Amino acid sequence: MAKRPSMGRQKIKIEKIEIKNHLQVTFSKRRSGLFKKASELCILCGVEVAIIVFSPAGKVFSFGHPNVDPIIDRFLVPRSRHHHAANATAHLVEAHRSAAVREMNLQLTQMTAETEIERKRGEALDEMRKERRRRCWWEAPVSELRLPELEQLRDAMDELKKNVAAQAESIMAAAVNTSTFLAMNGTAAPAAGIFDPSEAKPPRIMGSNTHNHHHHHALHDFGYDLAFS
Amino acid sequence: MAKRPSMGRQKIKIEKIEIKNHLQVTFSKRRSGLFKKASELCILCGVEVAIIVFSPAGKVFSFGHPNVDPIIDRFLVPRSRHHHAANATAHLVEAHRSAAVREMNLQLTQMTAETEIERKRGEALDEMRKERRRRCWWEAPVSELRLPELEQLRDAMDELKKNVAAQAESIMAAAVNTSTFLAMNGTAAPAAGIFDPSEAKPPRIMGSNTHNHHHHHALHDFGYDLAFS
DNA sequence: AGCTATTGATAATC
DNA sequence: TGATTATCAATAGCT
Repeated sequence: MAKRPSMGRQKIKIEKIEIKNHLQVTFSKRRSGLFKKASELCILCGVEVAIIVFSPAGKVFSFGHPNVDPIIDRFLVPRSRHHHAANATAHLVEAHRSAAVREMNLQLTQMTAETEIERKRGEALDEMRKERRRRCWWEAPVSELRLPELEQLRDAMDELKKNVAAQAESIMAAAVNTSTFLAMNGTAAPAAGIFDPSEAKPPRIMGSNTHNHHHHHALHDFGYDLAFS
Repeated sequence: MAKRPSMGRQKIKIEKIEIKNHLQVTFSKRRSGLFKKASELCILCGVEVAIIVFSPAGKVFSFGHPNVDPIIDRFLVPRSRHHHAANATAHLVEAHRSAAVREMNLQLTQMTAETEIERKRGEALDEMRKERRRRCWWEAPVSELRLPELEQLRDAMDELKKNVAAQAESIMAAAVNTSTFLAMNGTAAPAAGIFDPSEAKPPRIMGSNTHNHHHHHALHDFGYDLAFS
């Protein structure tokens, strides 16, 4: 039964999903996941939580415990009718407060963006470190290498030797021809490259396919107030 | 020393946690988890999300993307305009608002610190890249190397060869002693024949790029020093 | 606040 | 959309 097992879940970068279809699926799944987490938090810790999500399509999804409705409803019925009722003083106060809030928001927004950029750089750093460890095992002390790696290293060095020799020869030839190898720019050099360290793969160890089934407990459907698309 | 593996995560029932201390910890952990999930959802799907959490202690935690307030504000403003001060909900909303502002200040502060940290990591990244370029020139194709680099490479290979030879010898010795060598790799070439330890050169320190080439241009040296077999 | 053993969430796939 | 599976990610219980 050579069944082709799916790749299973793969690690993804946290960045905007561009494939529309994929995005829709992910949005749906993760939204449920988020609401479920929220509901668990509510129950476990006895807290009140409200979540509002604006989908890219403009739909609104909300979650609330014990109930969002009183609040969300107000929210969803914005200035359709009563907004002229505000008196002048309250409006002024409100405006003033809003101004301060907006300013803070601006700062927050800028800083969020900045942090995001920096975070990505940080991730790149980590990734590079990891990648480096993966690729460059042969940089480790030779005494830590095992036989397969040593064989690989031996072959690599063999290859390297040939390349270096060829290169030396080439330089010599150029030097002889021009009487000054300093003018040499490698144009006549053999194209043979050094061995590519990225081909150096440490033994791949696959995890066992142990897997245990688990069943889901009762649904936590209270408090859900979902728009539908 | 027998390590005591912890019980690890255990399945829990989703029901009110009664142990106060435990509850506090769980609340804290799951709240961050929830916010993280929300943040990922925002980024992945490009949606806007706002979350408000009222802790049992009456504290308010909030999350928002791009930031809480445009959403929360819209959420809160309509109420306060209508002078429903006597209304319990309005009172709650008002509390939310001031809490939201405080929370924003908190976020701003935290984010400032965070940004600083991330920026430093970014600098480390740049530094590493620079350092990498400096150290890892030898990853480039041999044909692109210049003479000083080739000399450095020659010395490095020399050192490497010595190390590998020693290592091979060590492994061979161990294999002979334990008679398990054949189980390792039946097709392996006899390592000792290739890396004969007797060919080991006097110690040279790898990476000492203070190597001056002005007085030693002997290109043909490559051929000698890199001869392995 | 850290650390693991587990459970839980979910990306890829059908 | 819903089900399945292989992985990845979150976190419960301890220290």
